[in-house]
Amino acid sequence: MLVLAGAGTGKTRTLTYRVAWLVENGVHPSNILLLTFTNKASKEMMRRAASLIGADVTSLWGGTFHHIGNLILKSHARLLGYKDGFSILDRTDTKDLFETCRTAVASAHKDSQLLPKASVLTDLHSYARNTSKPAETAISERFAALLPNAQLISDVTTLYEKKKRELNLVDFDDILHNLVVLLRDHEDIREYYSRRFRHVLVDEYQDTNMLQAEVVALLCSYHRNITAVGDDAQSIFSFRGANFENILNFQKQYPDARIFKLTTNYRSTPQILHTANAAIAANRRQFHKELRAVRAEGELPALVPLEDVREQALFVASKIKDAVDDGGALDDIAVLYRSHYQSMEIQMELTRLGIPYDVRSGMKFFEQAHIKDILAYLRILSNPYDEISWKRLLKMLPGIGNATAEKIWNYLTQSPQTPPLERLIGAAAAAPKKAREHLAAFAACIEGLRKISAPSEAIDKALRGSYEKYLFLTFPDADNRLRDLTQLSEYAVKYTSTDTFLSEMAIQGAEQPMAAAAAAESGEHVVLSSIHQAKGLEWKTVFIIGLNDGQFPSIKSGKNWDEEEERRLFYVALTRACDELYLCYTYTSYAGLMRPSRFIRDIPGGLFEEIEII
DNA sequence: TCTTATGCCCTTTTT
DNA sequence: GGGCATAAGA
Repeated sequence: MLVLAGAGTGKTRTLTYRVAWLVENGVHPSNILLLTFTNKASKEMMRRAASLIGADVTSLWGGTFHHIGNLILKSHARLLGYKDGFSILDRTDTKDLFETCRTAVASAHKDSQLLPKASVLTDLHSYARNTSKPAETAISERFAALLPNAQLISDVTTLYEKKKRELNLVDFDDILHNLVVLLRDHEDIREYYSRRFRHVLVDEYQDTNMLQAEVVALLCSYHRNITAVGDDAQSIFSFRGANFENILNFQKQYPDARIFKLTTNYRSTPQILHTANAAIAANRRQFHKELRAVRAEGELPALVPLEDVREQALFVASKIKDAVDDGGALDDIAVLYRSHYQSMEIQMELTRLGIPYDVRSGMKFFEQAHIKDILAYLRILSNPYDEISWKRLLKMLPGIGNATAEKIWNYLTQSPQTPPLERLIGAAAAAPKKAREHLAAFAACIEGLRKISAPSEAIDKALRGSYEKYLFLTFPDADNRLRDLTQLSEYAVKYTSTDTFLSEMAIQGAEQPMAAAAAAESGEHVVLSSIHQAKGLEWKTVFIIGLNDGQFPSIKSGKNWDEEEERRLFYVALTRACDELYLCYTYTSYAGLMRPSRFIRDIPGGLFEEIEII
């Protein structure tokens, strides 16, 4: 069945009730599969469902597509041609590997300045794979100006695919892609899993891409019991290949599906809902649905013009302080924005006022340099052909940069008989004099690490054996980073296998650091979040900042961007608020005078109240 | 001349 | 944090 539901109508709740209903009617929890998009949403839904059926969370099968995919693939790695299993590349690793391939292709071509940057190549390749479109189509849809370089770009991606295979690495897209291949081409395996999952439940169906829709179809091919919920007006992940046509085509794919529409909003005051309805009305490509409010009347949303980002931060922080002084709870407040960097000033101001906050955007815990550095030690031990981690480690040594790291890597992999770890001792030959001593010390440390199998111990040893010194020489805030690493080591204690530890770190990398997560659960705090990450959540009071043309909607020249998707994003932001909503924009920025966002200008006056700040 | 180190700019969204 | 230009080093 398909549940088409607007914002705040209880989509996720519907899924958890469905789980409870199924269990009540005799379906065993382990035969139900819950698929979600984010780790956070998955945790929350599993927790709720488990408490409804009075069972332990572990009795349910659920998680993100990538998490479930990885679990299934791990048992069939050989079938897919990965000899000793595989390591997972996270976002930053993927980009690094692309950078390596880009340099290789660039040095072989004279006109290589035509090659786009690694981040663009990564984006492009991922888009092509997630939409199952040929590279040329992907280029013309996303970066039309690059079409003349299609050949060069394809050289890089070919090399990238080849390297991944050789090095036993998979990226996020491979997890989905390999899962489709596994289930499509191996009838026995498909039958096993699709028989096992008698009911498949999917949250946020509007954000599935081609691969994910196919995974769902394959997983429920035996029983054909699928429950999907979604809202086309909240489709905000097209850059990742999400295609809300999937939800429109649901009926075609599952002709016997029943469709339910939920249009009663239980979350927001009528005032907030009217504003949201008006904001999305300008979109042409949508199922028209006007949400009805059932809550009592509230305040009009406030429109707040401010001089600059500094004043904006002062306003938001002081409003939050007032709310707390009046006995309000910090947990009920969120500040939402289009891009990470917009949160900086707010963070500084909140820190100044001593208001605890939790930032849910930007650099993730596991993407920070020191975490990746220390994990690189573990990674070369678990996969000695992990070129990226080798180079990362080597470049930390004084006197070794890109060029020397490349030379040493070549030396390490020169001999097919001797594995890289064995050859490290003799690698000094490939290094300049200045670096030899450091390289020898590093080799000794790695040699010591090889005897250890527990990830926690390995982290401690790498830290003491060599990384700690580097940490204090490199980072002004080494103390904080060292604390992170100690925590990482403590966290790793519950893993006995480095392999499992690493793959879980890569997939759940988007999750909070353990320390912050613990703090977040214990203490009250304001949430600062990108709108993308705020999806599915709600707060009593919401501030949306940086509502200026150019920032929101964000305009990136040269790319084929979609104003309707930006407007859906605005809609998602507005509908996060239950009681109070503040829309902030500034007159100026470092770039000069700014205009208020066209999204605000599109909303008829009278739906909000303009506040004067003196 | 090839490499490494460093200072200064800017910053879309994510599994 | 990342990319890029430029200074310093070998």
